[in-house]
Amino acid sequence: MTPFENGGKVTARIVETLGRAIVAGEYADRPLPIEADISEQFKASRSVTREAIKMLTAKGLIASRPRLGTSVAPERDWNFLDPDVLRWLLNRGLSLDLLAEFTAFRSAIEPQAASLAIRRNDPAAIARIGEAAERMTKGGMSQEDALQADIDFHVAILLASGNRFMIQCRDLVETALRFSIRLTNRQKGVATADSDAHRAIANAIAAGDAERAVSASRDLLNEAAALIEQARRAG
Amino acid sequence: MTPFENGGKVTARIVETLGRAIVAGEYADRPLPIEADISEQFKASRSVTREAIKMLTAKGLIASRPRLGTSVAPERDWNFLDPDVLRWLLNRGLSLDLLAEFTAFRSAIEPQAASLAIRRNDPAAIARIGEAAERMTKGGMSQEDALQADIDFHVAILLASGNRFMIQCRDLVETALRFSIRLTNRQKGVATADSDAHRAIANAIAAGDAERAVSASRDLLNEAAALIEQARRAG
DNA sequence: ATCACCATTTATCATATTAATACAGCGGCG
DNA sequence: CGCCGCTGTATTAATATGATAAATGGTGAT
Repeated sequence: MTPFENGGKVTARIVETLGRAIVAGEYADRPLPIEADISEQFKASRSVTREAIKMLTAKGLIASRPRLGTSVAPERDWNFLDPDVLRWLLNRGLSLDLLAEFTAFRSAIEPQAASLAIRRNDPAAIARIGEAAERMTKGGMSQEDALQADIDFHVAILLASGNRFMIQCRDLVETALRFSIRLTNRQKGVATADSDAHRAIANAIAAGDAERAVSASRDLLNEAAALIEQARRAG
Repeated sequence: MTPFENGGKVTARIVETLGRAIVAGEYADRPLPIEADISEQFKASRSVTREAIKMLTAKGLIASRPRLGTSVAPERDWNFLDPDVLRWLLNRGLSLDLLAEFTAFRSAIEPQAASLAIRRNDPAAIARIGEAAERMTKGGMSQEDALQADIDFHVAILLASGNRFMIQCRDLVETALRFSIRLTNRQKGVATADSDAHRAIANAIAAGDAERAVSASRDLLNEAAALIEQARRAG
């Protein structure tokens, strides 16, 4: 697959399982089992257990102290923008609250990224934005392909910004969008209006019109926020 | 100190040293030493070495494969927003480029956070913004205290937003600002104009005037960006 | 060119020792 | 009696050590 994978198979499994459980709040009010018990539970040696624990520590999820055992860190210490943590957060059952916060965050990032992309003016990167928008409108696409094109579009904007911190939000956007779009698409009927909005953003960026790009981007996100709010009220 | 600390002393030291070296590009074109050599270098057992390596792996900095050794991951996989990675990035000698990117990122986040803070309207949180602004103007402050008040001000805005992703950027802002403010303060003479700008933001938020808060916040950041750009041109 | 084997390095396991520290128990003292 | 400080002990993570397994690039035989 990717040229760079994670740690070993066993370690990865422990990290994944414990990470999900921690984020799900399973150990919110009590310490994790002691290393020996975790090792037994996963039929692994204490070494791998400890290595897994260290990985979770590095993600800010837990902290260990002799005699006290290992317990979950306060939520403000969690590395929310770590791709793994993010995925676990979403897999614990996506709350509309969290999705709303995602969208508010994107509302901050994306228009600014579009603006930066114009200032940076990397033709190849800007072209990729247009291509993705193109792909969204093209007929004969599966639901899945359309979703991917939509994601690619938003990621392309971040990449074109050339700002490393925005680019870092790529995983956030990718993961969150996959959920978000499914929700919003379920509400709105056809997505033609949506793809028009995307194209408007792409055009504004290509034309170098920062003001128009920002406002078009903002419109799109406001609509998404409104749909989420609507779903929230509907319960 | 803090109720939750990091891993053990030895492990932490290895993580710190290797992390800095990796971020500094020391292993950009060759693999890291093999586990045995790292262990020897740090006079530690292979266990702790491996645990340290796993922590760095969790931060996206490196990847290990049997027979190939351990090498630095492509930069786009690094968890830029991880507090440790961030600190290492800054400690490798602050480049103005990076600082400019920081500021552009903050330009996206902060005005939106201010806007969200108004919508959320948490009186206690908003009061803390005002207090920090107050502290900035009060006379008889050491340089260091004033800097801390400045940082507290910006962090308070993020906290007041109630958005967990913005709050997550707290470490980013805190770390980056500490560098950024030192630079900008060195350029401008006295900071009275600056503290007025801060107070304007606090007042707008307290008054619930989102539009004014956003534009005031934007003004402040634009000024910071201009100063950085100026420093950049000066070489 | 293909395939079996080898060497290297991480991955895992197993066990022992050390260090940190919460907690209980003891003794002193008001 | 009740409170305070000391001390010992048990618990648990931290570190050390050394061995075996698995993965895989390279090498040489066919």
